[in-house]
Amino acid sequence: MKQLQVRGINPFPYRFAVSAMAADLQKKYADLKNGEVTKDTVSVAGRIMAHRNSGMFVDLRDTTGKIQIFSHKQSLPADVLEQMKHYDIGDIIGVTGIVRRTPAGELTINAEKVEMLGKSVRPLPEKYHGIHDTEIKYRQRYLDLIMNEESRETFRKRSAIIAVIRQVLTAESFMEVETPMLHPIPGGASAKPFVTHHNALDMKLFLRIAPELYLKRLIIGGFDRVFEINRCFRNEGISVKHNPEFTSVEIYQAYADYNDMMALTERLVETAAKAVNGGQTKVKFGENEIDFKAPWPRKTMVELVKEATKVDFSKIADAAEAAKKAGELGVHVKDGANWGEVVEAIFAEKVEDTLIQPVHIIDLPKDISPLAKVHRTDAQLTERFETYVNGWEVANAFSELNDPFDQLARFKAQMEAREKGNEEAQMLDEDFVEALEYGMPPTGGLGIGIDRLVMLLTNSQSIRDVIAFPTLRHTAK
RNA sequence: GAUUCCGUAGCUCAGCGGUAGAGCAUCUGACUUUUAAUCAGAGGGUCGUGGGUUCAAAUCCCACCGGGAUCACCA
Repeated sequence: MKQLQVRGINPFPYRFAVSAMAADLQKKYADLKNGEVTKDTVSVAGRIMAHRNSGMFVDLRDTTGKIQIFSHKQSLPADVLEQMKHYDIGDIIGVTGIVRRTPAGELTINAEKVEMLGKSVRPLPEKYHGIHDTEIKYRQRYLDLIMNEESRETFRKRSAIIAVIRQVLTAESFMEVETPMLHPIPGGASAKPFVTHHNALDMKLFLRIAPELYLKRLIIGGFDRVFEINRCFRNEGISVKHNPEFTSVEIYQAYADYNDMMALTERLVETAAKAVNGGQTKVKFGENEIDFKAPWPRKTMVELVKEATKVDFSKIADAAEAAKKAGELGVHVKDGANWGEVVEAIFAEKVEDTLIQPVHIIDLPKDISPLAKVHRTDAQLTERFETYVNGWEVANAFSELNDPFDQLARFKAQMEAREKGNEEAQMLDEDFVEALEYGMPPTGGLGIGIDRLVMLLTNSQSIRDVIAFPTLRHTAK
C-alpha cells in the first residue's frame, strides 16, 4: 500500500476495459504452438494467484479461468516493472498485452500495460492446500471461493440447476410468481415457524414455512400454472441435510393430478441432472451411483413397509393395534399416534435409508397429509407422493384437496392434534378455506427441495456446501 | 437439545508436562522463460477464553465460546 501511495497510484480505481476472458483465450488459442507469438493485443483483469521469478510470471485468474502474465524489461517501462514487484498474491490487476504461448506451453500475455485495480491488504490463504477449515469456508465463503475450484463449481452448478428448472417450467407455460414471506398464519407444512413482529400494525407475523396456501389462492384466482422458487424458514435443528432457511420450488397445475406431478418431477430433475453432468443421467454421490433417468418406479408406502416388515398395515385399520405392531417391530411411536403416523414412523425407520435410486413413494396416509385429496380408491390414503433419492425426501406432491368442507375437517383434526401437544400440527387458516369455497379446479401441486437436489447433483455431503452463507452461530470477532 | 471429536503464525499442519516449530504467504536480496519456480536471510504467536493441578501447562483437569460428526425434530 505504502509503495503504491508513494508512487501516487490509486489502489482502488474505478474502471478497467476488459476485452477478453481467460477461458475464452485458452479456447481461442488452443492450437497456438509452443513458442509462437500472435499480434493480438488483449486486456484481461483478475486476481493474482501466484507469481514466479520476482513477478516476471504471474498467474492471473478471472471468473472463467487462469491465464499467465509475463512482465519483462523488454516490453514494460522500468517503473511499471518495479511496481509489479510490489504486487501481492491476492491483488486484482488489469493487464494489456500481446498473446503468445511460451516454449514451456503456457498461454501467456506479454504485459505492455499493468494497472492495480483492487489491492488486497490481507494475505490470501496458502495456495496449495486451500481452505480446509470448515468454519472459515462457511463464515468467509469468499475465501473458500477464491481458493477452491470445487466450491466455485458447486455454486455454478447450483445456479445452472435453478436456471434449468425455471426454463423447463416457463417453456411449459408456468408463470413465476411471488407470494408473501411474512404470514399471519404459518401454513402449508408441518413445522415450527420463526416468529416476528410488525411494529406499525402491532401484529405477530411468521416467516413462511411454505408458500403452498398462497399459491393455491392464485390457482383459485385463475392462474392455472404457477410456480415460486424461494426461501422457506423452519425453526428446527441444523444438520448436514437441514438449514433453517432453505430453497424450494413449489409448482401448481390446474386440471392435473399427482400422476402428472410425478412426470413433471422426473422431467425437472432429469433435465437438471443432465444440465450439470455433461448430458449424463448417472451421477456419482459418495459411494453410490445414482441414475436419474426417467421414468422412476412408483411404490406405495404401505407396500414398502410390508416388504420390509412382512406386516400389511392396510389390513390393520385400528391405530392402537398398529402402534402395538410397531412396538413389536422395535419402532418407537408417540403415545396416541394415529394410524398414518404409525405407518410413517415404520417407513422412516425401516425403509427410507434403502431408497438410493429415485423412487416415488405414493399414496401416503390421510392422517399425515392434511392438504392432500383423499385417494380415489382408498379412504385412509391420499393421492400424495414423496420422491426419495439417496434416502432423502427430495419432492413432495399431491392431488390438491379442493373440497372446502373436507379441508375444514382436516384443519380441525390438526387443531385437535395441536391441543394434544403436537407443536407441528397445522393451524386452521379460515381465510384459505373461504378461498376454497369459491371453487378451486382439480390441481396437482409439487414441491422440490432445491438444496438437497443440488447436493445430489454436485456430490456435496453437507447442505452447507451448497448454500453460500449457511446459518451459523453469531460470533464476536 | 444430547453425545463425541476438534480449536497452535494470515493459511495447511507438527509438537501432547521441561526455551513456540515447519511449509506456503509477507518483507529484504539473488536469479530472470517460470508454472506448488528455486536459493540466501528477516519479521510474524494472549497455543480459542477463563479457572484449576504442578517446581513447571500448548500439553493434564473443569467451565465457557466457536466449529465438525452422530442422534433427536424435520425438507
